[in-house]
Amino acid sequence: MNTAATNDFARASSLAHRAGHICRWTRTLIPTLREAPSDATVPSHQLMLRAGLMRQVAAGVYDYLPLGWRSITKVANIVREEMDAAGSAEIFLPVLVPMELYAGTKRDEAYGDLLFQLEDRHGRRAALGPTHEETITELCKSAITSYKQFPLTLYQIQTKFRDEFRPRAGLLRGREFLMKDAYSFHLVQEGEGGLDETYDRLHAAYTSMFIRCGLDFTIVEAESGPIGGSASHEFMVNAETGEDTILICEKSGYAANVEKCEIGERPWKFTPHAQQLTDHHTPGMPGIDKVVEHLGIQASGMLKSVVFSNTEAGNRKWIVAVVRGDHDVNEAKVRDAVGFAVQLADEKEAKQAGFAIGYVSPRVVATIANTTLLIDPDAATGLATGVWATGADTKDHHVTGFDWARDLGSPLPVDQVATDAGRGCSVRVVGVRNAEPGDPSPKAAGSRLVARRGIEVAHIFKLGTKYSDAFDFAMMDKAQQRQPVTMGCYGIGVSRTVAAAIEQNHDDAGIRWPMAIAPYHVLIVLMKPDDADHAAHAERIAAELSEAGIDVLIDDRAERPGVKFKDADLIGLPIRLTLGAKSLEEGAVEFKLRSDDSKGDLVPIAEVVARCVSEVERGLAAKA
RNA sequence: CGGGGUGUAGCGCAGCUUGGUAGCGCGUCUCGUUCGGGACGAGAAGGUCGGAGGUUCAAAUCCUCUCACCCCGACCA
Repeated sequence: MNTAATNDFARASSLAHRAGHICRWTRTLIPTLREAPSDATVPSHQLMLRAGLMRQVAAGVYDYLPLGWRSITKVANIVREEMDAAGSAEIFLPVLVPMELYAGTKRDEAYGDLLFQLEDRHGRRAALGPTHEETITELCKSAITSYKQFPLTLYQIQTKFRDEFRPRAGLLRGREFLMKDAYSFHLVQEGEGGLDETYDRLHAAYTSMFIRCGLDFTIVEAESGPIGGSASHEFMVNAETGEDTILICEKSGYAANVEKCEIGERPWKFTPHAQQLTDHHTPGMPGIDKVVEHLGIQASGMLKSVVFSNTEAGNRKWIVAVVRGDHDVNEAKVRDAVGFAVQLADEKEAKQAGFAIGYVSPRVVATIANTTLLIDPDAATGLATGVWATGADTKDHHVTGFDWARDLGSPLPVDQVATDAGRGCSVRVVGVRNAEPGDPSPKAAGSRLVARRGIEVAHIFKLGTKYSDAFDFAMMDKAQQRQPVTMGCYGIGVSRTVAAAIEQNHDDAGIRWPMAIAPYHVLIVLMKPDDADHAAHAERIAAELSEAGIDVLIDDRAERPGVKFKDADLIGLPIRLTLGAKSLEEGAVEFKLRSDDSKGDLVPIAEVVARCVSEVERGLAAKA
């Protein structure tokens, strides 16, 4: 941890500068449910509904009720404090993004249906912002006039809209969600004031934020996706229910998401064999699964050939990536192997060029010009015998008994590359598949990758000049040379972070809030709210706690004890003070931590505030 | 969008096969008795059975269409 972050703990742990909020249960809205609505399947979703944090309005759209909103606000404030401390300034951009802004970046196409689009009364089209690279680049292009204003980092905390194909799991994937997005601007990538410096600072700030939120998380290397750019990290909250799989090397500490994860050295060789090449009629079986079943073989004994093409128009090039049938091709690795952008080939175009899509084999490299064949090492070696099944390059046919050296019809690389310059073809052995658990670690010899599940709560990117190029955003540098502006962007799913925190901190009875993002720190359970003396004690304790900066919820409902205790566990505030006749007669209240399963202990009234203060401070300072 | 599933009172569900008075538990309201881990008794309110059309003397139930929501797949904070 760097020193800046450490100082922030100290600042955050000091409660003296703010008065806590006091709220009475009967004066707010906490509609707890005894049973979870049947729509909810994951713990955080169920608990957020049961504990009265939110209600569903439509798929992926929620009302945030007082408790839920308070927690979201707490996360947002932690984010705000850390961003401010990292030298970033808060702004607020419009939700509405005119479609013209996308003209330069073509992201309306990249996002496709993910964009919520609308039309105003004059027929002008706009989108509800899914993020704001375009808006902010346009803003800064006009508002920043000199490189001397760099580096500059701006952020906002705002509702984002994404028309997800499939919203799910409550706040873990909504269509409308709260996000913090930040953008940094630089003239250079390296050195003082460069992108790298800001990226590292925000990387540290993010680490600090999630530690303060009390989360157990892993930082992984990531692909940058449609937002574009070079370096990229994701912050993953470790949770078995997470949607994302990450791979880690326990020995070196290397961690990456599946799309990005590198694989260590894999030795390979082509093994000749004597089995005959045999054609099989496999009608209507373009997929591996059905062929494997039909032929009675293992997926790992098949070669999967996926056709890509270059993205720029004209001068069409074909790339056929071959992986073992049980592996998945990784587009980014294909791109890196050939050195230019690629996309999955358009089916119609590919068929015109002669590819029997669904039944392609590596042999197309011998028949179709301008084809680069990329063979994954595991697709070269094979499991044991070197015998492969693959497509027959004819619709509805596959072959078995494929032998690389004998049947390819084109020279195979002995070392790495074999070229056939005359036809524009080449054959290379290069890693082009997704990493899997059990693969060798890229960072530590002998160590293997293991899989973990996680929830992506933040993602940071070095964008480079992608957006500044699109918007022609450039600056004169000191040498009076016009330079494109280099950018970074940094996102956090604020509402998702709350859901992830619950996913990670709950038990059968309910939520167990981390101190820093609990809606209230302390719940005072008033056993006899009608008793004026008891109520007065509660009010006095609450007032003192508030003075100490602690947020207090008083359960003043005329409910039976069982109901109150069940609800207390359900809403999961970290500290529970119970004021009942027995303890008060002894001049004490019952002090219990939500994280502690015992009955709690009696604390003299005079000492209870100090006990709470020390407990809250301990909770706020806790490391993940 | 492909596959699977569900829509009946605020929440959880039964009823549908075999058409005929819309039910149960929890919650809510009133009164009483209770009062340290989701009390008990008595009474009450609350439902266009997702919507539209059709079949029928009669539809929650059968048929057609439609909408919404959930789950599994591809993308993402």
